[in-house]
Amino acid sequence: MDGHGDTFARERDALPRSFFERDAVAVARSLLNCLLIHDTDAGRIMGRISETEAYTSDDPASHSYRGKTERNAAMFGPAGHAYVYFTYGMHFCLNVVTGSEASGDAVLIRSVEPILGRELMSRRRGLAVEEIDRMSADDTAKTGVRWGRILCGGPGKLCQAFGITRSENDDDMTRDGNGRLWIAFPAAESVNPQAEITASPRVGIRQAAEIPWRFTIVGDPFVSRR
DNA sequence: ATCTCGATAGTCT
DNA sequence: GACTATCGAGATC
Repeated sequence: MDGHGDTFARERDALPRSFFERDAVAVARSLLNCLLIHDTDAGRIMGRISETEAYTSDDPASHSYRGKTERNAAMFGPAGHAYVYFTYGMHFCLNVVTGSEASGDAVLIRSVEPILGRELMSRRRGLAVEEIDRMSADDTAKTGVRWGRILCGGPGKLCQAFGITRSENDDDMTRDGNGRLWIAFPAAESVNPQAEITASPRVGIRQAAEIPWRFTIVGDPFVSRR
């Protein structure tokens, strides 16, 4: 799809730590269209980041608001590390730590557009591969979007599709790390430089519900909700 | 399209 | 003991 291949190499293409050593809102905005990649034993899984949210330690909605605990320790570590948490008794959610060390800031990755590894994703999501094949054979754009959202349209769904669990918590996702979970800049030709970014209230929170720190690209259908 | 609700377990008061 | 940065099913309009 649109100019992406599977030729990205972590040692060459992973985002440098400096990308994440900025304020959470700036990182949340610039992560849009970047590629989230998980190199698993079964193969590469890749998606285009389409929805993010910023959380900071002076923000009542943030896990880091009340200081460092065992659960949120990764948020107070180096930028570019993963903060994976478990919630509602069944879902994992992936954040990338941002800002200076110990700032307690991070960006939640809420949705991606599936780019590579759709079969792996569907298997992990417990969906029938034949169903995927049937739907993609009948290739209306709508169908692709619908399936994309079923696979990866939400923070819990994308972690399940990507096989991200507690074991990825605190992994270094930057070029300096050697883990299998990382983020790359998109191929230039696959990005519309004119595209506008929308800020809206974050999903599923009660504290600070009015702060517009959820970011999406105008017209991008691969979001968890409208 | 929009809603309400139940599942399910870790985290913090 | 209450709450949760969610999801999917089922009801209702």
